Amino acid sequence: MEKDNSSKTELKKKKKKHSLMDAAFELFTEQGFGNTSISDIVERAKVAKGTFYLYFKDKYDLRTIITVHKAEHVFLKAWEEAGIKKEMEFEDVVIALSSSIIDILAKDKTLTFFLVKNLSFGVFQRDDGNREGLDFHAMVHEILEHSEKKYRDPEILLFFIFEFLGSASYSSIIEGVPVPIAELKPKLLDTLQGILKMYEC
Amino acid sequence: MEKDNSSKTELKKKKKKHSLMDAAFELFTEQGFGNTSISDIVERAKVAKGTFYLYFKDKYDLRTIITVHKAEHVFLKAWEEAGIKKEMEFEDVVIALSSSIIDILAKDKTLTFFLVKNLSFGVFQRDDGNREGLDFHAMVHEILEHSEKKYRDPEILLFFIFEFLGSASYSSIIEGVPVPIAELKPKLLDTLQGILKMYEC
Amino acid sequence: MEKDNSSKTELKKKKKKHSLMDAAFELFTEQGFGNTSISDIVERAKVAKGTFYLYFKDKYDLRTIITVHKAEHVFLKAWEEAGIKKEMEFEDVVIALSSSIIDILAKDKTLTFFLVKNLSFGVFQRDDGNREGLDFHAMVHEILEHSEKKYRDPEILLFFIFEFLGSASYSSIIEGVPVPIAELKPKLLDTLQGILKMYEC
Amino acid sequence: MEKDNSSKTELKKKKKKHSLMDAAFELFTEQGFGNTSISDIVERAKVAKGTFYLYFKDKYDLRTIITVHKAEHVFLKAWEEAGIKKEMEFEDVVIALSSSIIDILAKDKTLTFFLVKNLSFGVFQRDDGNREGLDFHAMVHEILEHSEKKYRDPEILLFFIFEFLGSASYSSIIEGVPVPIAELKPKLLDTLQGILKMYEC
DNA sequence: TATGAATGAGACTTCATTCAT
DNA sequence: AATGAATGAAGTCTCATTCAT
Repeated sequence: MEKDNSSKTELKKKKKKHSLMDAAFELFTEQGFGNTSISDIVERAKVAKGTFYLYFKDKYDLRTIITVHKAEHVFLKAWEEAGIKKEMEFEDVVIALSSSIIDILAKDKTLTFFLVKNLSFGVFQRDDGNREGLDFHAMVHEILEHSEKKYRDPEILLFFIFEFLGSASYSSIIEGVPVPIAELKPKLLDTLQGILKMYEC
Repeated sequence: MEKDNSSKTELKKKKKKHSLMDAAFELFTEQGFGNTSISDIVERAKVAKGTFYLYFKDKYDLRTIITVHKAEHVFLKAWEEAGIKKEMEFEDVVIALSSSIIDILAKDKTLTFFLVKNLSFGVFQRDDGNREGLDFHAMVHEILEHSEKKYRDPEILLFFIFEFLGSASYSSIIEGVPVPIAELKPKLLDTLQGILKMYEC
Repeated sequence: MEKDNSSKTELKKKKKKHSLMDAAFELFTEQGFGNTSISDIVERAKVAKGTFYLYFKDKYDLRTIITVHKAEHVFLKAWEEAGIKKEMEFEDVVIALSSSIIDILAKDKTLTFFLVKNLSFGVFQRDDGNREGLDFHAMVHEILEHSEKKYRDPEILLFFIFEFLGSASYSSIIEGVPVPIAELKPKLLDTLQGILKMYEC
Repeated sequence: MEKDNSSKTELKKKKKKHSLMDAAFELFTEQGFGNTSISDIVERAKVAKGTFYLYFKDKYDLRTIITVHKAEHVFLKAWEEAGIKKEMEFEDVVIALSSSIIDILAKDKTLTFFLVKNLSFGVFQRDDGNREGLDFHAMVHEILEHSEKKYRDPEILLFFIFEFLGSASYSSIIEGVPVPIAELKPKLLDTLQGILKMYEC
């Protein structure tokens, strides 16, 4: 009857849930979401089939939970690695953050693939209301307000930047098209910077 | 006894095949590929189940065939509507073609959705070897060679342009994010032009 | 495309459907409806599991179809065996029909059990609108109109008679309570006759 | 250390058992026995799943216990409300008791439904050996012996009366067929009286 | 006594594919 | 070429029951 979030039982529950999430993440990226069955997932996670339904409503629910989890992780890590501070200029923040995101994704093809396939490109700039504790959009806007240089159509500018970043990074990281990411990265950041300049007031 | 590719029988065959393709396209866009069964398709196409296997290996085969078919149609129509000629400057070709593509897609949300979901963004610039009769890539390169102005990294430039075009158009047309396509289009073309200028030698 | 109700295929279909109905009837009476699974049914009918769904929506649908089928059979046989004719007096019809119904049910415990369990006592006098081709209620009323003797509250009289008949026969046939049906039958018919007399105008 | 059957612990135990019985009764009548799971029951009873097995063997055991409990309650209440005394005539007892039973059931459709569905009509006159503390049959026979008027086949007479009563009341109370119980009741009691008269020696 | 996480058998159902007609 | 009945593997999900706490 008592809720006891730090007991041994509670820890075991967390472990089971994470086993399932990890197994599912692997399988979704290995075989695709559509080709992965719940049987596959529980088998790899080494839990009983019924246990799945203790933690997730169905396969779709599990996917959403994994996706949000992974995406938040990328954002937070990139923000941190980029050493972003409130006082920085907007342009510098965008470039530094983009650079960090590229680095993080480049190191993890699997993650890149998973995020793009499951978030329909939009995760970087859209807020779906389901997220807790992380409002990337708000963070970026705050920087924008503190920035000395001002920009035309800041919403659209941000949209362009992150569509561009996401879509080009994906092709390069996953398929090496048109060139590998190491080679594309400087050009990509240059082009982003060029776009930013275009929108300066 | 004689092979007559235009006989009544041949026409009837084509009709069945097209019924299946049309029914599948509708269902894929209505319910998603994963939720559409072959039963659904043959039912809507008013054809027996066995007939499906006379024309397609499986659902995946059907999807590929439809996708290529639709994509070619968009390219050709855009090329034509843009009134592109070999003598034109590369920049003008890119802008005119982009504009036409946006117009065509904006008029057909369903088609936009289908193409982006099934081509993984890359259809505009990648050649998958399966296509017959249409080499978009070659056509663009020919223009580039005839152009007076020259460009750095033309492969990457083209890649950036079409990734940007595809990904931004999709969000705007389908989800109206960040603004509807009518409003986004001029800014998008301006930004493309800005990118082109950045890459001029 | 052509509907051909008498072909070999059509005959095979009827056979399959009846295999399923027969197997289900046996299992429902042997183990109860709730304890019989579709796997059990198809196994006994020696058809594939998927075949079940070609003919019935689910287990409940199958039960309804069997029940109606069996009930109609009992009515028609009783009517026939009782040698009922339009000119007969209502009282004689009721007694003769009741007698035949008791005989038919007494010979087939399994059927009696099935009908009572699945029709919630009411099948004999209620018309559920789903039946085709057999309107027992109308047939009885026609007799009533042709009869010389008239009765008070004929609806209620009929209701009492068939509730009484169904419920008492069931207990006696299935459980031998309070005495076996052979012994109960004359008393039951006498009592019915007494009730009829009570309602004569 | 001492066994104290009326201690606080004992009361708490009884409370849990009754919570389970009440929850189950509600659910069985709301959704049917077959569609009610043990999870449903313990959830509504606000008791842990394992606790169920402390008090009942399984769902079937629980049903039997509830049914007997409810049926006994109806008999005792009817007996009491009818103001039955040993010296009364059998006919008067039967009619008074029937009237009370109808009244009690008519006020509680849910209970009527539950009893009929779970006792297969026979509860009023049959002794299943599981019952403790209440021998309805014996009570009625005692009256019969003290009665001045004597009856042929008293077992069968009682059987007829209670089958008739149970089955007709059920239809009328639950389904309003052929007329609502308020309207049916006097005719039903009249008919019962007629049957009693038929069996007088 | 009481809990509720975990189990895994098994229920229901769908569906791609085959094949006799 | 066309049909559609039949198949049965495989999927999703439920649920009674157990057992460590």
